[in-house]
Amino acid sequence: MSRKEQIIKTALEMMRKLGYQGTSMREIASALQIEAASLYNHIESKEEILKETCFQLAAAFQSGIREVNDIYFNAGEKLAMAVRNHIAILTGNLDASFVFIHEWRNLSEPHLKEFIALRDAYENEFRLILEQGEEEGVFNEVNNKFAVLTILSSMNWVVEWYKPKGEMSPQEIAGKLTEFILTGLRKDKM
Amino acid sequence: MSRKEQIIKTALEMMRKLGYQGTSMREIASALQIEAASLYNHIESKEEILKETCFQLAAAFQSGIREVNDIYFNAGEKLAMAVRNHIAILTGNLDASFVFIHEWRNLSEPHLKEFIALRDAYENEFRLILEQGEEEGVFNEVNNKFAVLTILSSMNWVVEWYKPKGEMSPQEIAGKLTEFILTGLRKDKM
DNA sequence: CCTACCGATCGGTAGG
DNA sequence: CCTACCGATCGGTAGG
Repeated sequence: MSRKEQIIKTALEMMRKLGYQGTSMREIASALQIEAASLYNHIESKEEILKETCFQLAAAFQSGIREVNDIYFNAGEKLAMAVRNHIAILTGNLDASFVFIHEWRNLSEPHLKEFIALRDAYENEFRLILEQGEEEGVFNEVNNKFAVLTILSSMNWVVEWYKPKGEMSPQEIAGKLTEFILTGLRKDKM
Repeated sequence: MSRKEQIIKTALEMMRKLGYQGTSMREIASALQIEAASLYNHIESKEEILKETCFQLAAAFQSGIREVNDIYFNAGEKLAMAVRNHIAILTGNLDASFVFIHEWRNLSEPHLKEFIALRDAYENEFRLILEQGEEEGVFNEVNNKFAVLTILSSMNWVVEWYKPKGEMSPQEIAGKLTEFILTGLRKDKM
């Protein structure tokens, strides 16, 4: 791991606990047992940490959903795989994901606008899956914008409680979520 | 509106945009056209703003769910009414709700622990509804802890995109959400 | 509600 | 990677 990667990893751990604004460069440096000034030999600025994190994750999510929309066939499969990819990225990069979800608002322009555009593009890829499901006659006609936001929120909330050593694996979480999204709580009348 | 209420209202508007830590007492004062020092004649500290906001909203959510669990009868009705109450509180106090959801982590002890206890109690009241639904045979047997978190996340996400003058009213949002929670996306086989 | 001020801390740079 | 330092800003208090 390069020094830069070490710095970012340490910073993300601290930002998860204390927030972006609540984490000082001095504290990050101290955790690495160097002086604050030394950080700047490896990174440009505090914001670079946030920027790299947000954009790297956004790229991962994009490539996850593109793969799904390119390869799989029916909407049910696509949805399951999209959820699975999303949860895999979140749980595989917990600190980064937490910061991504909670702190992106601290990006300055023009990065903020760019980031929002990426997020909107991701939502749009998800929406395509729902539309396909309607065309196939397997999904209800719903307000798709609303449904996508609801689905994304329930996936993203996983970073709040997921524990790598907890009782549910990422695959199990993805499976439960997909089931919930598809069938809801109501018991089928038989 | 008392001066204190004015200060809190202004502070919440700013904190929604800039975050709790990103909002300074001087900026709040400036928006009210007074000096920062003058704020302290009306409030004890910056944290008091966050504390009052978080605990007042927590109390509102509690009383909303208690009412539901005390009055209504079947689980389906309870769920619908609980969602409706939750969305009504969120949309009726948008700035406060946004700060409540995003900034509670900035509470210092012992308030933080207290707040988490209130949040857990709220989750628990929700879980009772799901359990009742299972007993009545109308809800599927699911992982209730998981289901409650998913439901809460989809409700809370509403503060991210809700616009008072948008196309959906709070009641419509609550209705759509309840429908989604109960039946999901999958079309019934007929 | 203000002036005047406190100690602490911030992100970051110069120069080695 | 460090020492030494910059200007700016922070939450908050004393005293009127």
